[in-house]
Amino acid sequence: MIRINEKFLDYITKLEAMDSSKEIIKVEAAIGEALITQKTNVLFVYIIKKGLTKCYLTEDTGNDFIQEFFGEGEVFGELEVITGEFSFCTIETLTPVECYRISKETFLKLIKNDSIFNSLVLNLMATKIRYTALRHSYNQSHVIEDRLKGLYSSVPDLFTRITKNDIANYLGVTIRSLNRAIKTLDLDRS
Amino acid sequence: MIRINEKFLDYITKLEAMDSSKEIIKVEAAIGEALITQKTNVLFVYIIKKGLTKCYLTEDTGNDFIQEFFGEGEVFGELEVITGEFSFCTIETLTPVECYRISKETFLKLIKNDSIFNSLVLNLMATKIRYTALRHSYNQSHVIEDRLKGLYSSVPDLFTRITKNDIANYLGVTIRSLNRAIKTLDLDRS
DNA sequence: TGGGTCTTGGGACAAATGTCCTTTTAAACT
DNA sequence: AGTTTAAAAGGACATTTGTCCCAAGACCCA
Repeated sequence: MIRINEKFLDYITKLEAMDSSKEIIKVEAAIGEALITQKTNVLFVYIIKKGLTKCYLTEDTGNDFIQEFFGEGEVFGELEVITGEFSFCTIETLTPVECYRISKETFLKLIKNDSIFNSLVLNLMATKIRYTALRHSYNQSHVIEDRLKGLYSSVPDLFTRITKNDIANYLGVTIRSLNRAIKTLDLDRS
Repeated sequence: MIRINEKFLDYITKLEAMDSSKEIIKVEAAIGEALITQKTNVLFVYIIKKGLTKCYLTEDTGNDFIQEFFGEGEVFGELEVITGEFSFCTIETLTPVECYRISKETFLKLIKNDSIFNSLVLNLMATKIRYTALRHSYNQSHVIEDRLKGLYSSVPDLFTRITKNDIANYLGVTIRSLNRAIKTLDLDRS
């Protein structure tokens, strides 16, 4: 699924408009750029204003597993900034992306001093845990075909927006298996 | 793995000791009791003082998938209290359990007014996202045998603490497959 | 004591998924 | 226009995992 977070985007947009000291700035990224890299220190929190990214982990086996696709309003980097640990995933753009960027220090300051901001962060983290858990459970107890069906029904323009490779990595399967499922479900005909 | 959270337990213990208005109370639960039930409203946040619980989802297929085992200091109910949504999992005791219980209102008040508490909650949620994501990715890209090996090495007394059925549900496999993996790894001999 | 029933372990087979490889198509570059 | 590279589709076979079923032991209890 493609995660979005309208509320957060609205709030950040408002903050940015009032921010005279340029603590929240707009940045752009071209296709294929990594905004955060696995196993590195994270200095900024990002909020997507426009565009699509993938959030993925590279396993010791060399396989990439896509955690989620992030769309408008989605936030990343916040986990690492909060815990101070290295990033466990890479965030890479799939389209040209515009986003807001906040430094670690500013983010932590906002959490501390802006109770609305704090509440939004708590909510987005709670939401992340929920959907991650649900998806994990779903993946473990359903076959590829069912997983693809679910994904397709929530993102009807799936195949035009995301490459086969990325879809396969999101479902945690090989392209070969994905192709089989597409065939069985007749999704290639539509 | 069995999750624990020493820091949080310490802080709650301190809070409870100073709490004259009994907003944080100690409760006990017998084996097999459900402290939180999937798809129901959540009125309390719990912190485990002593004992072991499983956190699991029941799928539409009837399969249970165990998200995590929670040990001392681990917190649950906080997600639902923060977002106001129904619980997406069930928390059930595997041993007799003692825990601290905080009402939704008190929990939200603490988050708002106690910045140390707030920070601990942010951290524990960030940690939950991290390990959930890592485990999901690991499960998708490794075979049962590897997953069991990893689990076993992090919980050597696995088989005495947790039933076969629960281990299988944690790994997201059938008991038959678990038995095969145990055999192959020679874990039944030790 | 002799059934019930529950747990455990595993055989035999079926279904799901992965691996390897080839062909085709499409896009990109010079 | 021709060459190169990447993406897509799928055949053939191997491996992994699940399903179904049966047998052995443990425990209860009327």
